[in-house]
Amino acid sequence: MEPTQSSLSSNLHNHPSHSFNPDEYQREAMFEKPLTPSDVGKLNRLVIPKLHAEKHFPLPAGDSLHKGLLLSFEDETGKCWRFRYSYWNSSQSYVLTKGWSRYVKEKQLDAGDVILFQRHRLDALRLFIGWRRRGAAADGSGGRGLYQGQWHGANVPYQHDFLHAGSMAQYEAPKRLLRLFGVNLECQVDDSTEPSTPDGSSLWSQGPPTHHFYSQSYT
Amino acid sequence: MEPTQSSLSSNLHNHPSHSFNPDEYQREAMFEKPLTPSDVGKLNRLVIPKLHAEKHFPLPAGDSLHKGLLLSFEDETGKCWRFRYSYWNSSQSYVLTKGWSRYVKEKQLDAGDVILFQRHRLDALRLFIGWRRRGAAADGSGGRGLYQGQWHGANVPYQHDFLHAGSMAQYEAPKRLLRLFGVNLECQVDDSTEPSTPDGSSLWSQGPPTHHFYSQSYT
DNA sequence: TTCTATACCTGAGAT
DNA sequence: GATCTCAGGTATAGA
Repeated sequence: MEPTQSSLSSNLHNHPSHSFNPDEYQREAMFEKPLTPSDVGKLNRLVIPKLHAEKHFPLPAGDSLHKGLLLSFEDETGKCWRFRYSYWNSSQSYVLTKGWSRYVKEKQLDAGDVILFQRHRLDALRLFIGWRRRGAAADGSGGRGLYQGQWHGANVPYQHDFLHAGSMAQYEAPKRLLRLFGVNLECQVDDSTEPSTPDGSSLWSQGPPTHHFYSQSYT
Repeated sequence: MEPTQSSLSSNLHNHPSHSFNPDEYQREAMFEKPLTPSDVGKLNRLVIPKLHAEKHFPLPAGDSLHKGLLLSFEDETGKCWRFRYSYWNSSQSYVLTKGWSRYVKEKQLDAGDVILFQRHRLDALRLFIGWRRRGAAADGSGGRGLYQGQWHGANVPYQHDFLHAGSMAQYEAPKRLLRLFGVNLECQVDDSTEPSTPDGSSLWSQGPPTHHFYSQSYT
């Protein structure tokens, strides 16, 4: 349940990101949200605005709706963050719960800071999470050379794509995935492909083989 | 989940209650409580003193203890108020939670005002809720002619009994109810009886048919 | 025991 | 005005 980090991505951590160009890295923004005090406080949850949630993270019908899903996101260092994603009937809202508080703590996020969610253009099950300080430029074009002026995780070091041989987020078998996050995925998803590092070790899988990043059953 | 009100009971609202005689109307008081600032404040809950709670609203053993119950009470206008009733382990106290704040707001209750709970003598699953302003006479015998000197909901207009064809509070099937609120109920409870208005419409049911007022499963 | 997670709930504001 | 959203809560179990 702890975030994973490979030795390679540890090295990447030392490379600050300066030039933001999502197209260059084959990503597209899904949405961003300025964090509320509640999002970074003791409630340990992030409310995802309904319109964004239903567009980008549609929950399967049935009991998965009650139990929620696990979503995994890569951050600016290559670290994988797994969050429980679910719907709260009582408040009719979509939330990230388990795991979220650890992310807030590590990034030292405060109210007003902005969180960004992206996905890979060609591999829609690869999700990315990034953040910037409140008041920082959103497009990264400012070139002020300030830490606060940039996204973290909205761009990644160039080596990063080598980390992934396949999809890092997928439904569990035996269901056949057709559409996810508003994208048709027939030609992108290959259930037999196992994500791995160049050295042959599995970078992302920590649990049993059936435990994928977009797991339909949450336990 | 909103309080329900029939057109008939709306009419009854225009009849101020002047003469209090619980025997005449086949009711008996269970208990009353002067409201604390917390009872009418932002905590949105009413603490029911333990002795009264365990005598009059005993919680069934098992998971109902954790999930709580729905209790329904008729007020002085015939309106039905549903409250969630449960036990808080943390404070070892019995509370009415969901729905309570709406009642406080509608009656404009303040700290020091007194709340009264009654039940029907012959139909112990019919519960009533009433209130009076702080310092007002409790027995209604003062005859001061003052609004503040009287109970509201401790007596009801004489037409009121026509509203009820059956019990308005009961356990869900398939359980057989034997004892509730300290009263033996074999001869009073009929699971097949659905509360209804004289016009034949269901006055109390808003949800699916299985949704009774004293529902053992809270969802 | 403290912290986290889950699943409730409500009021205020927007639509 | 009624409905919907969601920020900010609570209760409670489990790690």
